[in-house]
Amino acid sequence: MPDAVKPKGRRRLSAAERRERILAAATEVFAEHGYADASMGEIAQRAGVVASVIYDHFASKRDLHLYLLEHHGQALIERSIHAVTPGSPEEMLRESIGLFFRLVEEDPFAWRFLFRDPPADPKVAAVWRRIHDAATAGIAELTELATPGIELIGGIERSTAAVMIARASQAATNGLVDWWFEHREVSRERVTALAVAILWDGFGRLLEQARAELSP
Amino acid sequence: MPDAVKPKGRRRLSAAERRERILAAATEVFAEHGYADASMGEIAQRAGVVASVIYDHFASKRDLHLYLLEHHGQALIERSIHAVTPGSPEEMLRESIGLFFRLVEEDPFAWRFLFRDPPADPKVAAVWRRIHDAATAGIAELTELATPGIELIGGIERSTAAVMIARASQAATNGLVDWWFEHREVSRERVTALAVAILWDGFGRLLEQARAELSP
DNA sequence: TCAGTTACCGAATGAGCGTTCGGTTGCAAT
DNA sequence: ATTGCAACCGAACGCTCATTCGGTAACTGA
Repeated sequence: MPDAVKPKGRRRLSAAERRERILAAATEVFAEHGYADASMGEIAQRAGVVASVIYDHFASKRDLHLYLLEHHGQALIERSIHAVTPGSPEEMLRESIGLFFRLVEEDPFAWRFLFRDPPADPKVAAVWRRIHDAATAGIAELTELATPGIELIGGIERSTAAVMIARASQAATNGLVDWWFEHREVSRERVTALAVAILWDGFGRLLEQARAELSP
Repeated sequence: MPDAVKPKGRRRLSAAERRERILAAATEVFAEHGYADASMGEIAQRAGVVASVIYDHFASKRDLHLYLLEHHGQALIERSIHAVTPGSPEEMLRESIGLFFRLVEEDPFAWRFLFRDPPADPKVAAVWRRIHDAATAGIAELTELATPGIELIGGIERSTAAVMIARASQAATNGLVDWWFEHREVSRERVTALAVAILWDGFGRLLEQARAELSP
């Protein structure tokens, strides 16, 4: 026994702080590998402990994931949808997209965690769906708020069209975020601006404007 | 031994036909559960056979998935991007979206299979990325084809903007497909039309048109 | 009818992982 | 210093699942 190997740099943490580290680590690992491929071992490792310690704080992998879904889901909805101040449709769109990109830049793992494919586990999938439906409903509400008195949008009944538009904008924005994370050399402002341009102006006006800038 | 239990309705299939059934079953199961949660047992069951039979046709789960990625990926790119006939930007957008929705309706499992999160396995992920990059590049090419002589789109260099627009359209369309599969009571034509409207006109014009239809 | 091929099966193997449990030791209060 | 609490560890269990392998019987051609 060549000397006790105690000089482990690791000291003990309070339960609360360890819990926070586990949550942060779990967000990362779930975000990177998805629910099924995320292992408690890797989560524990990134949190600086052994796997069994996680069970001092959460009942199961599922419970851990469920907590994070609620936590990050609420935060996202509050801060990028409910936080939008009523105004003209264009202003609301711009503000909401702006808030969203800021959030995503601040906590990329939370974003990736939330917008992965729904986990196979039925209970987790149910909560996942509830969160996503709430987000879609929030955006749809903004859309309806921006279209007073109107009954048909693109030939489709207003509330239905609002949900479809919400889904499409959400997806388009997430697609751009995805691209952005592979091209961080582009500033958030530029990506945000293009996202708003695509959604508000569409390709039609985008092309018109681009052509207009050709002839001095 | 109470009589031989031979009256199994199942007869033997040729290797080729069994292989096809395995491919179809695998597409379904991968589409529904994702790579990690898909089990060879369930694939085999849906193909009418036990798991070990799959290994008479494919070397591994990974190989099976890789084959399907190439197969469905190629088909999708050929039939919804390369098949677009050159024309005005709006015409090309309309045709491409139309082709895509038709494909998706024809083989929903192939669509879901392709557009799931990238599997964790590095080799599978690499092929996944290659396929998706090819699709994005194809759409970006169409976009560039539609913007001759233009150097800046929305303040961003043309080729970069083309890729971003490609990603955004892809994502938005897939988001709508997702919604459509939960609301099949809406006809393909209507969803397609709204998809084109959102992408081409943007919310701005969509609102203008909706408002215009209010006052007779 | 007989023999060879091969589609198909079932049991066994081994690895990975979530989860449990009993013990150990850092830490704080006395 | 001493004691009690609880943060932490490590071994072990059980389960799922991909993959292997040897055998069985359905089909085919002679």
